[in-house]
Amino acid sequence: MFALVDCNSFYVSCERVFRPDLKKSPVVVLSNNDGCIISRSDEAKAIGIPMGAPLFKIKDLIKEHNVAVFSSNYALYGDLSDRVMKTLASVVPDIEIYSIDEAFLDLNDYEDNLEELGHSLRNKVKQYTGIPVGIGIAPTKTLAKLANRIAKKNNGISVIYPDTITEVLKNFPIEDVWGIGRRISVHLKNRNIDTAEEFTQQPEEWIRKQFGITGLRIYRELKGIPCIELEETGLDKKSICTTRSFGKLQTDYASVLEALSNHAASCAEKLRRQHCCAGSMYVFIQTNRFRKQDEQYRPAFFIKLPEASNNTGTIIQYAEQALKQIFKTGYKYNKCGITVMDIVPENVVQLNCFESKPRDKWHALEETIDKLNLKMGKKTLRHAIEGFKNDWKLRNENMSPNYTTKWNEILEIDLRLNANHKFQITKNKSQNSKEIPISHKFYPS
DNA sequence: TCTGGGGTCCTAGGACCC
DNA sequence: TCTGGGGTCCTAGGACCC
Repeated sequence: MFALVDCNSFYVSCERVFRPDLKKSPVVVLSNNDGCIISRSDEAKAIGIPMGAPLFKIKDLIKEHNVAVFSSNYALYGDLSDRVMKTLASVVPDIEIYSIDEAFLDLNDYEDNLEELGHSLRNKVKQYTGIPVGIGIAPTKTLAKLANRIAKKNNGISVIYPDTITEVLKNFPIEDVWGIGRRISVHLKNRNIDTAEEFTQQPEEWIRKQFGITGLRIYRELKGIPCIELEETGLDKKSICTTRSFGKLQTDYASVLEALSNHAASCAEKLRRQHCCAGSMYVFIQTNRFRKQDEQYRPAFFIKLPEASNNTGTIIQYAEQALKQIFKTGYKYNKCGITVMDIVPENVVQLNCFESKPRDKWHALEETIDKLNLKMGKKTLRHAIEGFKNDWKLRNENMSPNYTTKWNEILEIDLRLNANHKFQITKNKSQNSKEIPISHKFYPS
């Protein structure tokens, strides 16, 4: 049996851990650049804020219902995610971290009392991290995902046993099945296949022919035959990309180059973190497709490096070459990005006979820079080309403090009860949260 | 005025090999 | 007029996921 653990409204829940005053009010978290809604509390869903809605289109709704709005704080979410995963792994060591807020667990050693196991996992995560989770348990990963959906409507736990599969599939919409996306569900609905149960009633050959091996796997998994294994986590990435919208539209080469250099440096850093080098890269710039009044231009350029590298200077240098090929003045750019590909472990890089750089020297330099930046803060030491203009930087006007990752942003609380019989927050208090009710418990992990 | 960012896997078809 | 059989590797694009 597999379990799928999924954090409820994860980003919102992270913000609420340190803002207990927002426990019952509508809360949303925005995408980068304060663009779209990417996480909503139940209260926010109830007043009709749609997922993915651009903030400016629902400003009135936000104001009317006094919705708390946060810019995304990935340092905070990443850290809390880590704690959730570690808590889960402390109970069930066979874990696949599937995304920032989801994990599969292999429960084959826990055949009895799966409901009970689910509840104890759920309570433990809540107690140790403050994050509420839902848990679905079933014979295959696809069914565990499905059970997880159902769990959200129950009390957070749902178990599917081999003999209850058919019953569960009957009421389950086909478009909500893991792996069935927009295109395929349209295709299926045209043939009057609306539920997961109807899908599993089709002949196997037809599924294989229409949807290939991927569709066949979903089909069998829904019938309770495991086809998707628990995957090892922490494997090296096969491609790495860094892309950001600009805080405001950019027209000149220097600003775009500055932004792109920062993204390139970030890719190089990510490569070094997984001890890998990239053999090629893909650079793009683009105008804002929503601005119909502007002329559109969205070019990209691919470069094969003479020798795979994770050196910041080298990656920046080739990114600049690519940019030179595609940049044209006269357009208003809103985004640029770089993807590095053909990733290989750094100790098996095929050297180039003609253009090899003295690797060891470079390596020592970069290692030192990484160490310094880890200790002193990001970008303390950086390449000059990464610049000082910062004209392109993201908007994030409602960012919460880095409560768990920066010493000077840690929450401080006076543990003597004040006159209102509440704890007083003495540092990092915000307008609405100067006090914490005595019933709210913090459980540092 | 303002619309995110980061990934994986599969398939068909071309180019090549013996 | 007639032109085999079996295979691998690479790539672009599609579809999906969070």
